[in-house]
Amino acid sequence: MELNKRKLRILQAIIDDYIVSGEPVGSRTIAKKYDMGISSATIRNEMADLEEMGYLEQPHTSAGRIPSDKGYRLYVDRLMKIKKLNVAEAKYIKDLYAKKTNQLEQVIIQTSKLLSSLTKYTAVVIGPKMDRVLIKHIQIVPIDKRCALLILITNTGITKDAVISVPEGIDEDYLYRISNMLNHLFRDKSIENIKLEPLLNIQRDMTLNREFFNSIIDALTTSIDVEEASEVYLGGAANIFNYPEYHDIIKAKEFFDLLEQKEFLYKLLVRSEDSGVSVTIGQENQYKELQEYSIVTATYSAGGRTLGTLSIIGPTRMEYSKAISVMDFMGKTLSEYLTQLFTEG
Amino acid sequence: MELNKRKLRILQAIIDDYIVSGEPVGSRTIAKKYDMGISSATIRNEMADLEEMGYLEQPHTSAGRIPSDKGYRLYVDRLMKIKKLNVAEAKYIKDLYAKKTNQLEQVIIQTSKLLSSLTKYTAVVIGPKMDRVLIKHIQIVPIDKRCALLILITNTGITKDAVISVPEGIDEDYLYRISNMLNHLFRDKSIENIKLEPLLNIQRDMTLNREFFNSIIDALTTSIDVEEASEVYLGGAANIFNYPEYHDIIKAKEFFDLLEQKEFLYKLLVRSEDSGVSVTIGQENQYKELQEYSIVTATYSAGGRTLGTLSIIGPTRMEYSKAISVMDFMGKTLSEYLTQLFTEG
DNA sequence: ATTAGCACTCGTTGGAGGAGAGTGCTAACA
DNA sequence: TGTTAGCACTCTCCTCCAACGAGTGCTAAT
Repeated sequence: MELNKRKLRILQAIIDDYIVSGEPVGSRTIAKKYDMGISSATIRNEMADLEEMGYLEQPHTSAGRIPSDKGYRLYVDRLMKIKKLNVAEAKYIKDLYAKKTNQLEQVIIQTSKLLSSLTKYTAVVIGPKMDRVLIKHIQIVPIDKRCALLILITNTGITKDAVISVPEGIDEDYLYRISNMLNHLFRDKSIENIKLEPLLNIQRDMTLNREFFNSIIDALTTSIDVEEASEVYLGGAANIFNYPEYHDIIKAKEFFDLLEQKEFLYKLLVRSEDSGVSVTIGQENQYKELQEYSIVTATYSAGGRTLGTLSIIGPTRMEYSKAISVMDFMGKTLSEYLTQLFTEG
Repeated sequence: MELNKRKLRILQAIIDDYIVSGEPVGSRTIAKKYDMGISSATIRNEMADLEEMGYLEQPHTSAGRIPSDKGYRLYVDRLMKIKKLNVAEAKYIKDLYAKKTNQLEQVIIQTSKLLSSLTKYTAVVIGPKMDRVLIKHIQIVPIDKRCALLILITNTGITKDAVISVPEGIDEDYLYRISNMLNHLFRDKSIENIKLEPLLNIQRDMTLNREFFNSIIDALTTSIDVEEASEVYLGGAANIFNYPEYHDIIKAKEFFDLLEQKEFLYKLLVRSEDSGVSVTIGQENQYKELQEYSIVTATYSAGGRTLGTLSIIGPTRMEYSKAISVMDFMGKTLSEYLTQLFTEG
């Protein structure tokens, strides 16, 4: 069967309507609201065809049609009109990045908040991530007689810290000497280097306690690896309640259980390869838990290097056009901001 | 009217029952399940008295009674039997703090997770807070030509960071000299000192760009003030769905909207004065939004100094005895752990 | 003072019936 | 041959109502 122009137009009307209403769309609605110049009976025939082709579904015999995931995909790829941001929305975003906050984490938090309030979906922002990132500074700071803090700073402005214990008989000066040595070794090197051999040599050279040195290296490596979950920022989780399909308490609980699995979200959404906006619709998602949701993801970067991602999660009945344009604009604006922040300061 | 022993015993039985069932409790239930040795009619009379005294409420004429906030208060203060943690629960907690993670933030996150999974309520943990805390180290780390990171480390092991811009013509050595000077000035001083006068004097002495120096001080002060929201850690938000009273979608939404207001939670739950466990029941809370919830809070400390709080939020129909004992144990164990971490390392 | 008994109240449950929305099919039409 | 009007049919949803049951308060007896 052929997917002619009229079929496409009807499909578009149905999806446009369903995205707003959330109610199955009937032939009469289309005929009246979207004046196609054809009768509801004709539309009925076309709808039957579209269903047969897999673009529409029917919840039950006497209901209207709702789009299938395949239908949404066609809609996103070919049918929808990209809705440009209105002036007010663009201004909100510009304003957010206009004030030079110098707290990077705050910027990320604010981004997730704004994203969720503009789209009315739930935002998930992955903070700037560490691999292929350069070490700028390592510092051991004595806190107490037997306790010190190890700080690691990267060129993306991320700090990682870890508490380490200091064996008896090691004084502050000694710690500063170690700091200097570590800096000398690793400055401007990539993170992976820490795990490499050269250390073993130094260890031999050092006059100090082997155990203490190991604990420092341990702290360094774990502070790089572990903290995935804390790089996940949520915004507007409660937005899901705006959509009647989640008024069912079981669905709502599933959603929130999902959001609490930060490591899962992290793995799902760190995705550095392709830049630009990508859309995953329902069953296109490889994870079963997410096959009732759609996800729109954009990347952000600084100076051309991708740092992290912005995402929103919502029902498959998502306002894709709005969502995509917000994500696109937000990703670009954030990238500009960060690029400027890290070059001009 | 007198609150005699029998009344107390009946009240206790009603609350015990209601906490588990969530259903209004009738006189017959009490007579049968809690063999009091008196008939349901007698209990009915006593219940009428208890209602008159304000300890019970009746949702409607032909339903059983439910406890009022005043009833819960009496229950918490005088009636309930403190339920000791069972071996498995205590072990979970001990185990969490047994492994020496040196990532302080991870410990806090894990604490909130464990707290929520043990109590089945929503946990809110306030991270170690900064006032009356000493500065241990300030460092300016160049990231790029025109950009540097300002790091502030305190004796509680907290780091705060801020991105600052570097004016043209200032090199790395210069930044390190400023770091040294700031360290010299503020090391082992309290945070408030940063805002004080002496700075103005230094500023005059310095040969450098006044604007740049101001921006450093700005960054320092804002990094102390702002980040309240990011010190709030949530665990088990979805737990609220376990309780039928929140199966109403409107209530659920209210709850999640509440949890997203991190600043509000922070203000509510930072509370350094009293140590030990405190309980706020329903309308006892000064904030209207929280008058349908109960909150159990414990403090945690290191070396005798209170650092932050652990809380759980749940329905007023809360398993207070369990909640209180978990909070108590958790707060103490966390405090021991931190004390050890910061003294022995 | 306690209790058995009873009338009464009120929320819940379940089924019947009707309204309404929408479909698919058929037959007529251009 | 494509389009449309008309109609029977299906299915959900709402409302109404009756029966049920849990629980109460009161009264009278113990």
